[in-house]
Amino acid sequence: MPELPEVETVRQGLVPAIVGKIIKQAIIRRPDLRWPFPPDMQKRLEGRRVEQIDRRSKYLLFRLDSQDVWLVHLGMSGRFSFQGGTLGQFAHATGGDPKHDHVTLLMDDGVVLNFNDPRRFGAMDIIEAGQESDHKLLCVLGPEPLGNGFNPELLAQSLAMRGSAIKSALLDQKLVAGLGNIYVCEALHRAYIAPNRRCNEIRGSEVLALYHAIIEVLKEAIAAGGSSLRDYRQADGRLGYFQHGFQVYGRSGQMCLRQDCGGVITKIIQSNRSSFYCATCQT
DNA sequence: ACCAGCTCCTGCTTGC
DNA sequence: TGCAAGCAGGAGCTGG
Repeated sequence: MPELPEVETVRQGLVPAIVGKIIKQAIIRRPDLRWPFPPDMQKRLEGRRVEQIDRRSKYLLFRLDSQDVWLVHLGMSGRFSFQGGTLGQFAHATGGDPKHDHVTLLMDDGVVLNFNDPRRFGAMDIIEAGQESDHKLLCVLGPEPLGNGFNPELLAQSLAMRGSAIKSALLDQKLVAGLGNIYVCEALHRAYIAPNRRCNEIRGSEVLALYHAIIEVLKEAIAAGGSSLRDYRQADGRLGYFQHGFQVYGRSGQMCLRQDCGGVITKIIQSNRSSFYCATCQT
């Protein structure tokens, strides 16, 4: 479900509720999500203080006592919520779906952190601190789009080597990490680039526009608390509202919102995923 | 090596 | 109303 802005919003919501606290008990109700949990996950969570929560692409990294890192991916439908402690006003946050509450952490101050994931495309692992960059899921990731490693020259270089459609390329986490279907569609619209354009046929000026579009759309979405489609919520239960800012995603048949464009948003299927774009202003 | 398509799982929406 | 098909925001794997 969630893309970079949603994961970042969840991270920001978890920090005040969880960081600095000790995991008193870890309740793990099934052996796996997408993959089996490490057999010692419970042991390596319990008794640990959460020193920091970082994000890499769509992964959350809970740093535990400088020893281990609890790696969590929300997949399509994964969701964190918490209640109790000093943040009792968010008592509605657990969502009332105990059937898919797969992992629950009881913190030493009474806060209950719950991980719910109906589709079970989520993932969890425990990594020894310092070994993150060698982890099989993290080592393949491209640059962080809002970090220093992402720049127009690198993007141009990566695109020049590819013959695939730009839409598919931007979904490839090796090229740039953290984009998903929604924000790729939105970024391409902002950059006036059609999703079926071949990467190596995109001109330098367009690559620059795309670079800025990616950064802008992600920053705006984070500022809006992510996009709430279906059941996505922030960790404290609030809804994000960037979905109201979509220019193309989910708008097939409707008018392009770009001033003086007059086009209609169309939906095509690329690599089995929906792409939304305006064939009038995106070329 | 690259790339499009398939796949995992469940729940919600759509159409007959 | 009931039921089946279709669809979903991720991403590793397979086979062309």
